[in-house]
Formats: sequence, C-alpha cells, structure tokens
Amino acid sequence: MAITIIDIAKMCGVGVTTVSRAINNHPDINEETKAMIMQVIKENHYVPNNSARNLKRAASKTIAVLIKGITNAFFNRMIQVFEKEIQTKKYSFILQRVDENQDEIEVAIELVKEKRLKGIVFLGGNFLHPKEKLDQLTVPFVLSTIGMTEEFDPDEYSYVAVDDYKESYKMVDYLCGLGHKQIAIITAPMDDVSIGKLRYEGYKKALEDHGVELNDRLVLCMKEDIESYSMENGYVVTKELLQSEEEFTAIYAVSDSMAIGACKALVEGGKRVPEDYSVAGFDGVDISFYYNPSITTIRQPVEEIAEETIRILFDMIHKKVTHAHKIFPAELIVRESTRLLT
Amino acid sequence: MAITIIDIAKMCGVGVTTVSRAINNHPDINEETKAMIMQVIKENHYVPNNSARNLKRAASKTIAVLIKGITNAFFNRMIQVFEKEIQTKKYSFILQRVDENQDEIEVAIELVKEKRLKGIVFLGGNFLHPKEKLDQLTVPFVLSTIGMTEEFDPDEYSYVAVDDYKESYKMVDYLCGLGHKQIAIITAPMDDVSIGKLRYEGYKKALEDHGVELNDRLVLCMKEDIESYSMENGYVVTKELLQSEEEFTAIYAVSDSMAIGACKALVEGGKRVPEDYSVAGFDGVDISFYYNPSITTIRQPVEEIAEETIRILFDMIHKKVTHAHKIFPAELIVRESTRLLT
DNA sequence: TTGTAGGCGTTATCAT
DNA sequence: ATGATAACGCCTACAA
Repeated sequence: MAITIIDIAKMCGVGVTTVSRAINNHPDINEETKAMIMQVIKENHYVPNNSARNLKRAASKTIAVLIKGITNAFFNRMIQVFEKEIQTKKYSFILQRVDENQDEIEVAIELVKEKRLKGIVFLGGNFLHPKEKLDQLTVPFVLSTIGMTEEFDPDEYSYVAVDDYKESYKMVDYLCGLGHKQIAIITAPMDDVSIGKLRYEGYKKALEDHGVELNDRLVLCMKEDIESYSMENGYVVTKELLQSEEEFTAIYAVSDSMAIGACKALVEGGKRVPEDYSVAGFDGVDISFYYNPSITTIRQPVEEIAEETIRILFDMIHKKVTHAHKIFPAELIVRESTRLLT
Repeated sequence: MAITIIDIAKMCGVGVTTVSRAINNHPDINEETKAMIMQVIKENHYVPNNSARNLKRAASKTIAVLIKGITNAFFNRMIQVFEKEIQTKKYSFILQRVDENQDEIEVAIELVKEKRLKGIVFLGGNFLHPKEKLDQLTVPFVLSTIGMTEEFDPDEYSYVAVDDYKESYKMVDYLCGLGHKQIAIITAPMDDVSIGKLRYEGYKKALEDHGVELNDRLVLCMKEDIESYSMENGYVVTKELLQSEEEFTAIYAVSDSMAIGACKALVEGGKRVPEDYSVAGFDGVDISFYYNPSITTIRQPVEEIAEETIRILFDMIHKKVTHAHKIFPAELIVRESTRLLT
C-alpha cells in the first residue's frame, strides 16, 4: 500500500542498505548516489515508518517528559525550557500527557520499550509507586516539581523541586507578621499526600510558631469534582467560607489560580482586597502579576528547576551519578493583595 | 534483553499465538489457559512492544489531535472534550504537540504511518499548506478553531470554528454603540493570515459602518519576540500606546489574555478600567470572568466546537460524508470592563 | 482450541 | 562504496 524503503531502492536501482544510509546520514556513502536517492525520496514523498525504526533500533537519543493531569501555565514554561535544553544536547523530545487516573509508570514503561527512551522526566502528581514497579523502569528518570514527602528515599529517586513545606511556612509566617491571626487556607483534601499536604503542614507550623491556634473551620479543601488547583475551585470554596460567616482576615490559597478565584468571590461579595481581606497565592505564575490587585505569592524558580532537572537527567544517563537531588529556594513576592493589619 | 512474547510462550508451554490471543482478548481461547497466561505475564511484568504492534497491525482505532504552539486555557477545555468523545467511540486518543516552527503536516503524515491513525484533528495555527502536500495525508482530518480565511476551499477541507470576522465585527460594533470612536486594537502583525487578520478585518468593517475613520496609530501589533496572544504581549503593547500619548477611549484585544495585559498596563499607568478606558477581549476563557474587572468578551462555544469536530471526523471515517463544515455563533458577553461613553 | 511460519519496514552485520 | 540478509517483536493466515 504505502511506499517503503524497498520501493525507493528499486526505483534508484540500489540496495536498501544504501537508501538507509542516505536517510540516516551515514558516512559510508557516495555523495552523488546519496543526492540522487534523496531526490527520489522527495519526489515520491517517502516517509520512513517510525514503528519499524524503533523496532529495529537498539537505542534512540530521545527523552520523554510525562506530565500528569492538565497542562497549566506553570508547566508550560517548564516544558519550553525542557525542549530547549534537550535539543541543545542533540536529543529529541517527546511530551506525553498522562491522564489523571492513568498510571504514569505504566505509561513510562511502555514508552521506554516503544521509543527506546534514554531518560524520563516526571512532572507533577504525587508519584507514589511501589518499589517493585519502579524497578521495571530501566532508564534514568527525574522527578520535577513533585511534592517531596518524607516517604521519598533520596537513594531511590532523583528530584528537583522547592521545599513546599518551608516555602509555605514562609508565606504564612509573613502573613502572621502582618498581624493576621485568622488566616484561612485553601488546600488539597486531607487525603492528599503531595504538595497540598506539604503546604498545609507549613501553614500549621507557622501558625503554631506564632502562637495562633488552628481553626478547623478556616481549613478549606478543594472540591474533588472541580479541576484541582483551579480558579473555579478557589472561587467556590471562598463563596462557602463567606456564607459560613466564619471570621477571618486573610486567605492563603495553595496555588495562584485558587487565590484569584478567592479574590473574585470576595469582590463579588462586596469585599475589597486587600482592604477587607488579604489574599496570598503560591507558584508565581504570570497571572499573579497581571491580576488586579496583583497577588502576593511564592515564586518558584521555574527555569532553574527545569534546567537542573535536565542536567541531572543527563548526568544519570552518562553514569556520572546514580541519583541526585536539588531543592531550590523560592521567593516571597509581596504585592498588592496583602496588607498590614492595623 | 527485554522479555518478549516468545519468552512468555515458552514459560507457559504454549505457542505465541495463544499468548497473543490472551493479550488481545480474542475469542478462540480456553479461559483457563488464558488466565494462566495472564498470570505469567503479570508475574514477569511483560509489556508488549507497541512499535512491533503498530508495525504489524494494518489499522488501529486511534485518532490524533495535533495542537500547534503552546497549550493554552482555550485548548485545554477542548482537549478534555476530545478525549471524552473519542473514548466514547471506543477509539484511543493521541495528543501531539507540534512546535511553532514545525510543519504540522509532516508530523501528521509520519504519525499516520507510525500509529496507523484513523483520523486527525488540527487545532490552532493557520494551516496554510500546498494541496500537493495535503494529498499525502491519506486519512480524514478536521480543522478545529483555525481561522477560516477566503483561501479555504470548503471542498478540500472540513472545519469547525466561529466566524472570526463576524464575531469581531460584533464586538467593535458594540463598542461603537457605546459611543467609542477611538478604539485601539491589539492584533497579530499584518503578515498574519489567520484569526488575527480576520478579527482585524471585522474591526475595520465595524468602524467603517459606524463612520469612524481608521487610525493607524491605534492599530497595535503583537511583538514577534513575545509569546503570541499572551498577557505579556498585551501588556507591552499597551504600555507603548500609553507612551505614544495617542488618544483613545477603548482597547479591543483580539484575545482575553492580551486584554488582561492591557488592563494591567492601564492600571499601572494610573488609569481605571472602565472609567477611563474600556477594554474588551475575545475567546471567553475562564480568566476573563475571574479578572477584576471582569472582561467583556466574545465567548466561543468551546464544548460544542469540540463535539462537532469529533462528530464530523467520525462521519468522514465512516464515509458518511467527504467533507463537512460548521460555523458556530459566538456570544458577546458584556461585563465590567466596558462602559457607555457619555 | 492451539501451534507454525511468514511478513510488517527498518537497520545492522557481514560480505563483496 | 555497496548489497544481501538476518534480526527487531508482534500478529495472523493457515494448518493441525
């Protein structure tokens, strides 16, 4: 049906090997025959079949980035950096989205076989997998911006991220320093084990250190049936808070998007930010700057994280290291959405 | 090296065919042997090699969505719908990002061979390709939310989108009706041939119909070196407008993101929206609702567009039609960012 | 119900 | 510099 390398070989009156050499820029080939072959290929729109290639090839210089869930602004920037860095290393780059309820390891294992991957980057999610399963993953991989809970054995994993616990503490500490004592938090449901949990723990500790007692009614959890960490989630949850008539002076949302949803709910309720309520976010995505008022947030050093991720991955590929880790500091950016309580 | 179907067959003391039958849920197989085989497969973590499968398989029930450029909020929602609809049809779904400076047709052709695709959806971009090239694309495809300029021959393409020209006209007509005469537009550079151009044409026509003369200095083009249609682009361009001291009363940005960037620039310049300047966007993405002030925009019926795209694609796959087109009406949503000029 | 063998399109190993 | 041929791992007639 479709045209193959054999057809091209026949048309050119050469062997398939020669055609293959032409395609793959092998050295052992006469420049003229090569040019001739390429010409015929062009004229006949021959396109090599990747499946056949992958099947035969022992290895290919490609690395895959698996991204869990919906692509968001935060990941978009990282992906750009990944792509650039990987291309610089003369590798090719596959971006694979893995569904929320899909097992990223399964996908990874399959992909390694199919594409003969050299390495993998896992982006987002919580990444809880039995060791037995991970052992099937025969290529180096790095966890990037995945919440690092205690369970993570540094000898088993390579990762680069920020210290969600510490950075979250930093934000709440700042809020307390502003005089806030009734600080609502919007975070993941309590069964979460990833960044949601870590950031919540940071919140708890900061309150404790400032001698303010935790008020359960100010601990707000995202709705499971709404996209997680989304503006809508922050919006809905804040509406409920307002209705509950529980008193508070600040809202700390565990993502910028939710912080924006919170602002919207507040404004719709006739409140002003920051005059009536302070609002803070986390991540430092673009919109936190563009929003009105601009959102006080914790900015993750996205570019650095992405670059370091690739650096570590290639170190592993080249056997320079077996595992490596890097925790980047994040930056508290004070903007218009928070104010000193007087 | 890796474990194959032959290994499994040996371990089970059966032929490869039987193993293959077990894997692929073929009917002609004893339930017990099947169970036994599956057990061995599980124990040994055998994962079939997709390349080999695709190579052999004549056809596979999979359709691919190619998305040009960066994933944005607008596409995210559509992708969700695509995935749902495609799964309902018992097809599998591949999401392939294609780089800004990559040829989507090339990618598509390769993918068809590699994955034995049944159909393709092209999302975004301008899609200008010589007919000769398109003829190599041997499977049905639908263009979704791609600017439909005059060059598009309805007999050659299937597409579903909104009428960018008309909807853009609608917005500017509305702005004029509010009494605005000096309406700046932020759009694509003049060499653009896609939605940027169409929306700009709608703007021109609306001005003309309202008897207001086009002021070149109010036609603002996105910067090529900044991500297109982004908040940053709207922000930078608006800053320049402010500095030029050209008079205007409204800004119409050809995307919601740019409208938000414009708002930010205005606010930073000490102006109020909409008291001092009205601002309008296009697309109707979430953030246009959540922004403060909420943004007057043209809402594209994303879900319907996505659903219709899939419907048409499957009609083509099933040979019910050779080509089909659908233009959806979009909705003018009046919100807080625009006001009557008095 | 089960097994054997040929072929999918390429690349790599040898010869030549 | 070039070509024949054997894999790569799987599926599917066809045979048993």
